Amino acid sequence: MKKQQEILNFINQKIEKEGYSPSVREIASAVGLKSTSSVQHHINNLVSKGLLNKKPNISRSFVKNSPINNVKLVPIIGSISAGTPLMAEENHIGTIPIPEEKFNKNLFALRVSGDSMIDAGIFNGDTVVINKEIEPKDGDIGAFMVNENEATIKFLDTISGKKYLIPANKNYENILVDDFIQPVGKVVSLFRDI
Amino acid sequence: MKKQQEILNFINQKIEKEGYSPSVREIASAVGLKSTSSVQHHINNLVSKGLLNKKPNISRSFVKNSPINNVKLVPIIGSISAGTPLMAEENHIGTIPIPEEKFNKNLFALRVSGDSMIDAGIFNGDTVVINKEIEPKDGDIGAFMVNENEATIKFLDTISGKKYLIPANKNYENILVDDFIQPVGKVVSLFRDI
DNA sequence: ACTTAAATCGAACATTTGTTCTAATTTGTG
DNA sequence: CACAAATTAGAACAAATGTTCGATTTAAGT
Repeated sequence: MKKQQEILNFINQKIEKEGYSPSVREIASAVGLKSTSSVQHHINNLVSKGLLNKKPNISRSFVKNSPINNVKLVPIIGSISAGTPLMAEENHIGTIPIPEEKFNKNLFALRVSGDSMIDAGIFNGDTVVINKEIEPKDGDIGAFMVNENEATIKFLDTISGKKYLIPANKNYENILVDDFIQPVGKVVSLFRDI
Repeated sequence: MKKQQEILNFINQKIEKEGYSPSVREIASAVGLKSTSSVQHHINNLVSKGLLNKKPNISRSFVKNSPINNVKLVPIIGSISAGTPLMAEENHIGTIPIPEEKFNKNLFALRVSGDSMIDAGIFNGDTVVINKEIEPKDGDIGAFMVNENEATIKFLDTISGKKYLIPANKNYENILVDDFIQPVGKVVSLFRDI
């Protein structure tokens, strides 16, 4: 039982350090077993226990089974420049990591400019993560294209039956949502360097 | 040249999706080459250009060479309970990812409770990252132990020659820094789920 | 001590795999 | 078109590798 743990540790460590799986013989010599079939025996047990993943007859196909390690990178969009679509390469100014459990393919991040959402704790220079799959509802903070080239972060709400983009700053006016304003997605996270 | 990019993409994609490298033959059939030596030729070029890493004579030993992929996990400290030291296991309530370039071993994260820093855009429930190596200076936001069991986030500043912990909320009073108040570190990042 | 099960070993086998070499083919260039 | 360079193919080889089988050793329980 201790050998199995030892083997599992070595595999994970090898993948972590070298970037690829060990072979059965490398495992054998690492954990002090003289026969590859001994290793095979433990591997079979680990796989049937669900502690290890591997493809049969494929070399070095162990897959790390770490509980908390998977992180996805979300692109940060800087400014939306004239003509280029929102997700164009030119606009990518960086990436931020997101835990995999929160990840979904329709996330991207936007660098905030301006102080129109300061009362909501969203400051100039902050980075907000936007889920394109979720259309902002009343009360949500969302990202909206206010014209072809400019995105903005605002509260969305209905006042007297009309939809408004509502800043969180007394110095700014509400914006009536017309056909030229398109929702991009809902703001789901915020990052700030202090 | 386009084939090389295609090969690189397939390798990265395979590692990303399956968790292990493809073989030369798998690459060949994936990118539409009928000979393994053609693949080998491109691999040699990619390696000599530094775009790809692999160990010679070791199967499936390609290493993803993504420019931005290294992420470190920082522990989130929930509450500091009586008696247990700050970094004790019991207090760890999660982890957040930090890009490696910002990482250093003296980082940890603290879940914010209370609204004393609301005017600084730090809200109840936010997670702040603290660098234990940096002692907060005047004007900085820092984490401080106000007694043996309780940590707080405040501005630090000097008023009439005396050090104060200064909340960012008119409803709270400044706290005179005495011998019982110890700085933990400087707040360097902020995370919020919205 | 005896029995049974588990772990290990040793060897062998069939594939898989990386690598090399030469020839054929395509591409680019003047 | 003609020529050189780059790309691809084809075949072959040696090494690496996963797997299997039976025998041996070790550990565990009665």
